[in-house]
Amino acid sequence: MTNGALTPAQMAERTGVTLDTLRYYEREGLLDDVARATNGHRRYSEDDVLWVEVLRCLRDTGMTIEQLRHYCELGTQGDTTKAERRQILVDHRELIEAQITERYEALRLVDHKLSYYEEQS
Amino acid sequence: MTNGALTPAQMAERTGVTLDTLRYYEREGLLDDVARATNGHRRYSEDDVLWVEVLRCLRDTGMTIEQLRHYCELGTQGDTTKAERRQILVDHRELIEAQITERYEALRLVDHKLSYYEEQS
DNA sequence: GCTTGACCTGGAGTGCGCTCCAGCTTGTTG
DNA sequence: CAACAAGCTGGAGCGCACTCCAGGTCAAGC
Repeated sequence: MTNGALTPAQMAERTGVTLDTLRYYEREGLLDDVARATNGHRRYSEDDVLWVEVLRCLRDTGMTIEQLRHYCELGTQGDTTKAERRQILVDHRELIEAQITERYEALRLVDHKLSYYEEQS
Repeated sequence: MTNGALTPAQMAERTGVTLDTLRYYEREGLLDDVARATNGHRRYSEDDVLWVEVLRCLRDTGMTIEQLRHYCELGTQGDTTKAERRQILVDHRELIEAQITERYEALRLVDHKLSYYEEQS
């Protein structure tokens, strides 16, 4: 804990992701080169925190682990993959927009059903 | 097919839900009293179409099968359950709004990352 | 020096929401 | 009447994203 490095427990606390899930993400290649203390325990950096927050954001909006792994792999392959990584984000952006639209429609439907409950209470 | 009743295949086509999923919903108590032809085959009504669309809308916005089953059960128990059914919708409405907020934040994050890709292309 | 607690690894297990399958009946078609 | 399509049932299987577990290491505290 010399600098800003976090223990696994602190990392879980900071990101809201469980220890098991952090290890799972690492196994799946979503979280590369996590530093280790001399005893072999993980030490997460502030960059790791930011990256896990990105992962969670993309996951929570429907990107699969498989897609995230692909995106991470591209990242390790240097600048030649930039166009593809950018395209992944552009595509995912469209997905999120579609989800927003879908949810506004859902609100309308729920409100419609609610109006039925209100009218006779 | 005397009136507006739909065969299973037509129902699947209309709602975009597969035959297996329609039967699954029925088994789970999400779709009660589906009519039958004399040969035992299901015949879906226009009301069934509307109801499946409601189910899909709630499912797609994160309501679980378990919660949907509970909501359906309440519906079969008459007017005394109205307040609870209404509350379920109110709660789910809040969930949808939270999802919309979450997705706007995701858009901001994706746009931020995209700006990084744009700036040097 | 023993216990405790945090963490390690590899691998198995879980819950959800479907999805598929075997074996059957029924109605239509050439 | 044979062959085929559509649907039936009960139950098994699947993919995903975790989640849990056994058995071990290591450092610190009493």
